[in-house]
Amino acid sequence: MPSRINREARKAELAEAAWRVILRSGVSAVSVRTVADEAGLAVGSLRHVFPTRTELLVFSAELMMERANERIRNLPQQGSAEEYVLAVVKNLVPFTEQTRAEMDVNIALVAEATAVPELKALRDSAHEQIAVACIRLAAMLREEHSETPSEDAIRHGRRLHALADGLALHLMHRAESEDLERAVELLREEIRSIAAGRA
Amino acid sequence: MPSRINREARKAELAEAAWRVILRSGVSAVSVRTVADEAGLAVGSLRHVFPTRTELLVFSAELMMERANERIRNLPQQGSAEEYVLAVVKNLVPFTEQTRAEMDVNIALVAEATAVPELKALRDSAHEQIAVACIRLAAMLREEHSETPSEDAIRHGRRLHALADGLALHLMHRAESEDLERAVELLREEIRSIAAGRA
DNA sequence: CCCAAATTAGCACGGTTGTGCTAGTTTGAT
DNA sequence: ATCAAACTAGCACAACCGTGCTAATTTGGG
Repeated sequence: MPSRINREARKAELAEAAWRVILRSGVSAVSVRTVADEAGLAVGSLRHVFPTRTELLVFSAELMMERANERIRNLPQQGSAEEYVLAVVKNLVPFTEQTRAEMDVNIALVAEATAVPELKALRDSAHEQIAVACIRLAAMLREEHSETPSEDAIRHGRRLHALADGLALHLMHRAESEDLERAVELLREEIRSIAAGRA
Repeated sequence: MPSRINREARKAELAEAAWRVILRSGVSAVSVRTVADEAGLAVGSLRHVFPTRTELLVFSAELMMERANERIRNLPQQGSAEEYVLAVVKNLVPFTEQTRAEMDVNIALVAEATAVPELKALRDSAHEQIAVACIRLAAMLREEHSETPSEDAIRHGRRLHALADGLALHLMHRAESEDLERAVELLREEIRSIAAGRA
């Protein structure tokens, strides 16, 4: 039984084509036909892998989150805690062309969740993941070594998360180099202030 | 020359129908037909007022921003500066069913901006308006009376803005009463800390 | 070599879309 | 009463959509 193509690679290829379509024309332009075209494949081939538009969208969202997750997990842990936390948070905010595109696609998929309910669970779990990650980072800055973060770490983690998300939104509007610098400075301050309050 | 209908009222009526469609089925479900249907009008009537789908979407977005603007402008200025600022910021975050729906529609329209470029200018100007408002609020807390806000007020205004936007996003995911309390407490703290640093 | 499975290709259906367009219907000022 | 403007209603077109379905083509294990 032949398996000429690598199914996972093919799925990724199609998801990336879907991202490009979203970036160029918005999520409403995502259809089995436009994406197949963008990927240079026949509609039949796409539908052999993603029988419905919904499955295509869901996988596109999953892969995006997975990629971001992996990128952050692969961050070198060397340096001070403050440096590491800043490096992580920088990956949650559109500082590069890469993360900026990611954010753009994310907004589109979140908005589409009203029309495609299957996306809701995904967006919620992604948000939750980031939330607990931020709390873990806050606990790290506080030099807590307990398994469960303190109430204080939770509060600061949530705040850091809100600040990062807010800045992310702002940078989608204007992202001149001075805006980027201001944003990173704000994050640095926040991180410093969390670390400064450690017990 | 008869003017049987109040044109502005009709436009508002249709925009509200569009909001309902967005909330129920997402922005991709907004079409001249679905919205006319939702408003209980014939397609021809809608198109007499909004010849194209784009014009309908743009006006729907404009009216939403205008309404929010007016709601905030009508806030009583009595009480301490801190109370007033909190009241204003509370209107930027989905604390009520009203503002929650507003936020939902807003996200949809922002996402649609990729497909309908006419929406981009709108979203940018709305964002800018809120940005300067936040800076003005920060200056108020600092008891600055100069026309142009200090560098300090700008910094704190931006921070307040980012925090509010981030919290707004979070409350779209989970908004139990405890989440609301936590969010308002965070804002209160931020406002207090801005006021505490005044010259 | 050969066959069955994997893959590609594409037709067809009913439905929806935006928009150009025309034709009625109402209405208030004259 | 009349007439032009404002409004309502709806047809028609070409383009798109998702998806069920069949048929051709490729391919590797036997």
